[in-house]
Amino acid sequence: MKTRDKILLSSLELFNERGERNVTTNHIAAHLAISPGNLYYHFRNKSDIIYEIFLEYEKLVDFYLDIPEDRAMTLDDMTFYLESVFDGLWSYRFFHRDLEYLLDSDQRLRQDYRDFTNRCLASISRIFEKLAEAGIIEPQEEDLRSAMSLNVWLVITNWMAFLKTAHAAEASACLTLTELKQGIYQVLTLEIPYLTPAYRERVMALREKYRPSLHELGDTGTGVYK
Amino acid sequence: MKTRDKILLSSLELFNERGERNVTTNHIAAHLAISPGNLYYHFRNKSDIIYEIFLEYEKLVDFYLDIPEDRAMTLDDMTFYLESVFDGLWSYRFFHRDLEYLLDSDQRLRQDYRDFTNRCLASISRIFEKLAEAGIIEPQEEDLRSAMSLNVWLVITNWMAFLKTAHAAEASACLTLTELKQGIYQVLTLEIPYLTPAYRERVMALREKYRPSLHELGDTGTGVYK
DNA sequence: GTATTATTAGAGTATATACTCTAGTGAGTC
DNA sequence: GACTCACTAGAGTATATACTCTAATAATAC
Repeated sequence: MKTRDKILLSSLELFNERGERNVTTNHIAAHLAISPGNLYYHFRNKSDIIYEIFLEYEKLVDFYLDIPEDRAMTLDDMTFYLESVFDGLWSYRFFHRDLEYLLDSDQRLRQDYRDFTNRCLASISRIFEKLAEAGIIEPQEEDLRSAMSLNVWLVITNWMAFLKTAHAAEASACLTLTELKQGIYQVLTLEIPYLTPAYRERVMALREKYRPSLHELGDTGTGVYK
Repeated sequence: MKTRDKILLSSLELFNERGERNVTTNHIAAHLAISPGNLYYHFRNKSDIIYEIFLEYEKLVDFYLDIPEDRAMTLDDMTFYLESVFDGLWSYRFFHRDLEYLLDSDQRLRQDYRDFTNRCLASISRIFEKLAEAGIIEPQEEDLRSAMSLNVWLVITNWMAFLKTAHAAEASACLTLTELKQGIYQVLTLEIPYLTPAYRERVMALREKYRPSLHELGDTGTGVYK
């Protein structure tokens, strides 16, 4: 594997593990047992590394959220979208954590991320539209669909942060993909009122599969309050 | 005004303006035209300053979210809660921005914030309960109410971050309280399906008041996608 | 082989950051 | 007038951080 790719891989790994703020270029170089000079031969600066990682992330999500327009949408499709998006979120989880700072330090990234967000929102909205066409949810006005899509986006992109802050111990390490996917339970909660009678039970059963267990969330109190 | 209080005030101001990560203790001291030594006479370290600011924030929100149990809830109450919570969010907006890092660097804060979150979630859930008692929304099972409360929390606490990242320019400064309160539009979107026929129109009219105008959101594309 | 280019090591640098230390000052107390 | 004590200034420090520079080595092209 090329040094350049190794740098990207290690950076992502360290960023995810410790947070971008806590990982310096020297850490990355040390982790790979290469010199800082070597790292700076391949990348102009830390921002460049982050930007390239973002491009990978963007590509992955764009790939996942590609909506086939030649056929109707199924419940399996919806499950796939949800699972995939949370997979992506997990693989690049450092990104949303320090998002604001990252965008402030790189204008390219700011612009690209803005476009990325809008594409994602459009995809979510389109998914709702196709779910309605398939008779899974009731059709909605465009206004409402837009606002709902935005809420879905907010829940998805911030579920991870919620989990991290709700955990009592520092325990950043002990967060699992399984817990993350309980975010799907929250997303499906948003859909409940719009489900058609024909699909209601099936979707509710699907949702149940992602319900957070008290045991897993431990002493965070989630599900216990009032 | 006492130096100690001036430090807290200036810190909050600078943190909100530039982000905690970009504000050093030396900046704070310089901004107040006092010496770093003076600052460190009043606070053991930067974390201590942040912790005290959090305590203020906590107090404020707890005050806002105190639910009167001796009478029914009105639509005005709900409006007040929403307005107040977003006011609080605005005044201490630096906090949610760097939350994860802050919690990682201060165990006291982590524990307190966890409790704070659970209190807020309980309050939101209780508000839903009382809205149902007042005939404003349909009553819901506790499970659903909990999940909905969590979604409301996710939308509220992350609306600010969304706005900041959706804006094209760096423009961190040009974010306004008015824009922030468009988050209320998003929160009310969550309630729509549960509104009773008696209140539906009134709540929808209220929601309309917070609708983001295309002009204000400018070129973010929000509301335009698909 | 020789020339060129890509890659790497590793010491080094300018700056920043959180924080410390010493030496006070000024207002009140007895 | 001596003493205390809350408060303040300002120089200083240890460490970290992002990044640079020079020189050397490996790979490739001709």
